[in-house]
Amino acid sequence: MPRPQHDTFYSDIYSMVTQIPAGRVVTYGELARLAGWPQHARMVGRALREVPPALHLPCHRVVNAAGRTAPGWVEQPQLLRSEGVAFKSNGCVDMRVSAWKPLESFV
DNA sequence: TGCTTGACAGAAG
DNA sequence: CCTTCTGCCAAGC
Repeated sequence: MPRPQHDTFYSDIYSMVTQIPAGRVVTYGELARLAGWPQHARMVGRALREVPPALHLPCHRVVNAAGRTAPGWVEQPQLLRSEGVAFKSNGCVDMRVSAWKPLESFV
């Protein structure tokens, strides 16, 4: 299986996003890894950008590896703050304390 | 068909 | 900390 199947990949990403607890964030690369396609981080970004609003996914809880929020989405930082996500002085999420570690939810 | 783009990641300067 | 570069891949043109 050299290439991801579009629909399956998108579905997996979406379902995982719904499992992100409030006040926590996950990186694009992490989602790609969990989905089984470690090298499709960019595909995750594309998927989240085209999420049907009707799904009401907490996609604001997804940031890049540096904790940087999505460019052009001014509301995202505010949404995260309202959930108690820790931000650093430079405007990036403090991944040390706010990163969601999926394995913890199974323990 | 081939080049450009991007809600990425990681390393380098 | 920020910018630039490379590797990565699918979508748009």
